[in-house]
Amino acid sequence: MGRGKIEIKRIENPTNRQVTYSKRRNGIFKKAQELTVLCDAKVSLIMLSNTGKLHEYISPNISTKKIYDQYQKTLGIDLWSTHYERMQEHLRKLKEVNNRLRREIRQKMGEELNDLSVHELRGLEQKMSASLTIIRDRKVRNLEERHGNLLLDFEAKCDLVPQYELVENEGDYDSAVAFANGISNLYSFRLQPNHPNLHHHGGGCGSHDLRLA
Amino acid sequence: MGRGKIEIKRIENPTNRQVTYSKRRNGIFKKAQELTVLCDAKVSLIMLSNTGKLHEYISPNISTKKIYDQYQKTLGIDLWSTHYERMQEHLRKLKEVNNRLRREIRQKMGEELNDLSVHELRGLEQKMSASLTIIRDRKVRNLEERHGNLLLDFEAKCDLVPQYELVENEGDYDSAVAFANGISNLYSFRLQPNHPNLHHHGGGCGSHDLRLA
DNA sequence: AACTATTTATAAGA
DNA sequence: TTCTTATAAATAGTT
Repeated sequence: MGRGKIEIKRIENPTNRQVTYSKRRNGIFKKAQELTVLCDAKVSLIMLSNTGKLHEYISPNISTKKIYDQYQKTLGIDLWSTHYERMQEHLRKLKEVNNRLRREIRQKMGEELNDLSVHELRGLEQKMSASLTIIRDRKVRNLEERHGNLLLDFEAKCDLVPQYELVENEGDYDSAVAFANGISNLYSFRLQPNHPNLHHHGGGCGSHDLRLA
Repeated sequence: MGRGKIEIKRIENPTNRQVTYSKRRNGIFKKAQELTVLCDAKVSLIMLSNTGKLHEYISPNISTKKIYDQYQKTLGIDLWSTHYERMQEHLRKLKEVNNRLRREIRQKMGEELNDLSVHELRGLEQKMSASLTIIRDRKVRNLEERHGNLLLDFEAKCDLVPQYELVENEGDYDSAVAFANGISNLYSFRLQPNHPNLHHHGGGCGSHDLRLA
């Protein structure tokens, strides 16, 4: 349809090609729009020129995504399945791992022990016992350290004006080293400044709660 | 282009509409194919008739997915971002939960205690101690039950021909109730048939390993 | 981008 | 549906 008939093969002249592309593209757009109106159809038309430019026609009242959703549904395929399924699988595995971890924790907390064999119970008990020892040791060490720091603090800042005294019941004052013996739970004493509010009026010795156990 | 000019508006007669749809659809397909060849372009054309039928044209050497990938890239959008990002977020949260659970377990196993305060350590210790008690109780109960069952087994099957005797060291035979005292670790004895291989030749009393602790 | 001769698409009818 | 054909529409080559 033109001054002369043309063969349907690639137009080698780039200018000609570009001009023809432009003319025919508009022709197809018009046809697509007419089809949409005349026949109440939905059309998605995407064109990429060989120069990389993109042109699109999409019928009114529908989106490209909707057309594609319908496309995938009708053809029973999922163009993104590879990517999507990999994510799904990853999610599933993580949930599974999470459930295992939660169960492990519950067992460590003494719940859900019904389906453990005596052998497994024995293993769990031993591990828990060992852990408890470590945790107790650590607690003692932390207390020891904290107590030691506090002593240094007091010695440094209150050297000239000793203001502390022992308070409360029968607890003997003792060096921090004593805590290393792991009998921290037996102690219950506080080391405190003479005046409870001392730190409010500029004293160098803050109030530290040293209660143990 | 036909016997008469037509107005571009919805064709109300369904048959006419269907016929026109079919004719024009082929026309657009032909145009799309010609554009592809003449101008070296890539075309994706999807049409949904109002009766729900789907027809597609896609240029050779390209896929619908590729066209769409290009489409999204060119337009700088991601048609699936909402869905995708929701999955990403879900994954991220699961990983986070996972890490928290792992950390909790490590702490229960006495690792990674560095950043716990004395207060937290004390809480952990108490929980662990309580759990350990529960686990020990459970172990004892299980052993008790197992032992009880075994006794019933023996009593029922070997009533007329008592074949068992105590073996090994100083362990006193005692009723299963003794285990309830929680001193299971002190026991170490076996209750066993007279002949080690008895169960191989049809005896009613199988060999059961009753070692404790 | 416009023009126009010509080809192509298609509306209506069979 | 498909074919036919008169006619509308698209467009190749030109300006």
